[in-house]
Amino acid sequence: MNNNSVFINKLRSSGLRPTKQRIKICKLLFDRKNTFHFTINHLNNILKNKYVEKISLATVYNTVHAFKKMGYLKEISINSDKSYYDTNVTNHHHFFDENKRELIDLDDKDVGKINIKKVLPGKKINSIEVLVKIANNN
Amino acid sequence: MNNNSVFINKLRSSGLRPTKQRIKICKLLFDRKNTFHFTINHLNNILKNKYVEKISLATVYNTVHAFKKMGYLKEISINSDKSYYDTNVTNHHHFFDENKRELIDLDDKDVGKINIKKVLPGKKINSIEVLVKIANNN
DNA sequence: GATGTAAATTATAATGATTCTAAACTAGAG
DNA sequence: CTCTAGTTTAGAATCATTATAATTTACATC
Ligand SMILES: [Mn+2]
Ligand SMILES: [Mn+2]
Ligand SMILES: [Zn+2]
Ligand SMILES: [Zn+2]
Repeated sequence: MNNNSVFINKLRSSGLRPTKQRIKICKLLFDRKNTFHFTINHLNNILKNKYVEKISLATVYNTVHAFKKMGYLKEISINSDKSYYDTNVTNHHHFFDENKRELIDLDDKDVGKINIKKVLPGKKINSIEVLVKIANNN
Repeated sequence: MNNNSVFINKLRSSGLRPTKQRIKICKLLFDRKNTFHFTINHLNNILKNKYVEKISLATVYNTVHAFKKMGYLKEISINSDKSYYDTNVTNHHHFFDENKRELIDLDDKDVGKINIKKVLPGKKINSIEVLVKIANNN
């Protein structure tokens, strides 16, 4: 159970002022055991339910972008409808449940090492990610 | 070099009327040797340059959706800005060049077999795709 | 603790991709 | 040729996201 000072330090150390909005969002995103995958809309709804004082949607966007820029969040592209964000900022793989429309992390050991044999001159590999789309049986 | 009757048959056989708009788009998309990756905007621009008679943007969307539904096109999700479409409708992997912002097909042999070890009860795997983000060196 | 200033928040407008609507047009069956 | 369902179309609507510009806040300096 993190307390606010952890988040205040985290924000300060990366040049972000610890405002009450950012701290609330930090608590919501990072004060948990498991990876959290969410959309802006999802996050915004949770914030509306959890706190009386509203955080403007623009601030939710701004904050998520700031956290992404600082490497606290990672953006995942599943479809072009909306962006998904991930509190697991490492390079990793996903199941995407097409019925629940939600992401599930895959461990590297669930996928195995991927070795790309093709090389393009002048280009370097930035990331290798596997997306496994799953759906209900039958 | 396909002639129109190939496309007319293709459309007919899947219950789509061969209109002049659909035939033009077929020629543009499928009368080529290599896989074509495109966005709606990209396709629309090519059509505007290639033909004097304009095809309305709504028709371009309608047609691409119809082709996707019929399995002539595949949608690829790279980011949430816009959708990419692919004339290679098989399950396959991609490079995404972050500088040119374009997709490049990877052969299965460039990636190797991917064996997902994790199983979720009640769920089946629909597709497994690898996205390798690349960018200019240095 | 008061003051000044840059950073942040906010409501609202703008943007841009996509989808919807409803009227006009057309393919093709009969 | 006629009729009708399918298609195209311009334009409006929608929705996620970004921009704007005024207000508020954090916090360094006094
Ligand atoms: Mn989609
Ligand atoms: Mn993006
Ligand atoms: Zn994840
Ligand atoms: Zn492809």
